[in-house]
Amino acid sequence: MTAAPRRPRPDRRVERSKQALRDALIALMHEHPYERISVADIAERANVGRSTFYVHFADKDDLLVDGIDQLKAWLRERGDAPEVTPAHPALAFVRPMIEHAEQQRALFRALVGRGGAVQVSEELHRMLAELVRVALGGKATVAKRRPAPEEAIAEVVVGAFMALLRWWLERDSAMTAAEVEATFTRQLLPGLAGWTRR
Amino acid sequence: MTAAPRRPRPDRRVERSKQALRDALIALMHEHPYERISVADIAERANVGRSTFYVHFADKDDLLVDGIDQLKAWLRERGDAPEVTPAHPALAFVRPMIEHAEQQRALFRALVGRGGAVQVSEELHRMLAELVRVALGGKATVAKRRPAPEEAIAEVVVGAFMALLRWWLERDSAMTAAEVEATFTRQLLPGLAGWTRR
DNA sequence: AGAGTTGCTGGACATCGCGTCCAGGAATGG
DNA sequence: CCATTCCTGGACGCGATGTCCAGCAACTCT
Repeated sequence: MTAAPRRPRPDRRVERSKQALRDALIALMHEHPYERISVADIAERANVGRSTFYVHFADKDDLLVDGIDQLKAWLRERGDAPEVTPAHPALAFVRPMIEHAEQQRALFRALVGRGGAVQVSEELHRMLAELVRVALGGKATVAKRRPAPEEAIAEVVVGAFMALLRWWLERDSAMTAAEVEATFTRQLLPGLAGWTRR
Repeated sequence: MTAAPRRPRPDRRVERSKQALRDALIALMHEHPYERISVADIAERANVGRSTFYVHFADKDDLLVDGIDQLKAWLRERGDAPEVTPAHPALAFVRPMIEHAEQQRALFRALVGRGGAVQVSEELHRMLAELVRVALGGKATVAKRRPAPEEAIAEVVVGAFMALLRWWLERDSAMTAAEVEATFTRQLLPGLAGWTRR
């Protein structure tokens, strides 16, 4: 009953192939570093002709970007449940991200760890930095210049977080998610003290 | 008069070729991302036959590692002059690194920025983390487990630093080196408060 | 259910970068 | 000045990329 313009109803075959390719890439990234995975590998794992790959994606990186979009969607969907009030609005992302990472540990390690594609880490960094920046400074990006602009602070916070996250994911450290969060908060909250929004 | 074992006196041709290749890689990294630079490009820029490249280096990454070693040597050589007493021993590296980065801005941007080789950033990260870890915990790595091991703190500190450094290098921000340092210290020093060595 | 559209296939092809090898010529060190 | 070592450029095989096509299969829509 939607009044939306007619949608041609996507062809099942297309969806199946694309999804198979997405899944194949992720599966392979659990086994080999992104760099070493070839289009042929992906197609084979997906049970799809190599030609078919190029029907749907321009190249390996294109598929990756597509995958990143799915990850972003997934992260947004499990909207950052504000169950527990964060110690500081700029750190609201910490708890949910750590929880997601723990739930999908293997996936996150493959994506954001050593063998992962740099672009994934960069995009995640960008997303989080955006969140922090907004939490710190409000909407007006063009606000007055200060010695320490929100952007710089956001970089510090997110850089620290990503490094700690990677460290935690890559070693089989005995640290629990809660301990990781506590460590991070203990190290960064004090420095954010003066930044009670404005 | 050194009692060192006899050195076969290196052939000039070898040194010239190797150095030309090293320089060529660096020069090219100012223009293109590392990924897109081919061995042929490097050899051509160095005015050297492509075969010659493989006489001296196993592949592109091998040359890169060689370059990293030079960078490390350079950094050590300009020993971190302890002119100014750092706010905290674990932050002793901050001032010198920022100064080096400012002096060799273009180089650092090429090495550690977006188009740079991941390995360079990783190695730098490793080096700095090692410094911080030592400054925090002393020699005994095997010491008693604590909820927040030195390693984790070091990751936080260095991750934050690298992110801020990259951010600073990549935009032509009007921030001065001193301001960058101040921002970083202001954000991280408080969190290190309880960590007065032990 | 049938017609028409669309996607899948696998194989061929050209291109590129890699890493190896060699034999003749050039530079170097003793 | 001679023996050694390096440089060279070219050829080779390999693997990956991205394009193209023609026949077959699957799907959508009516």
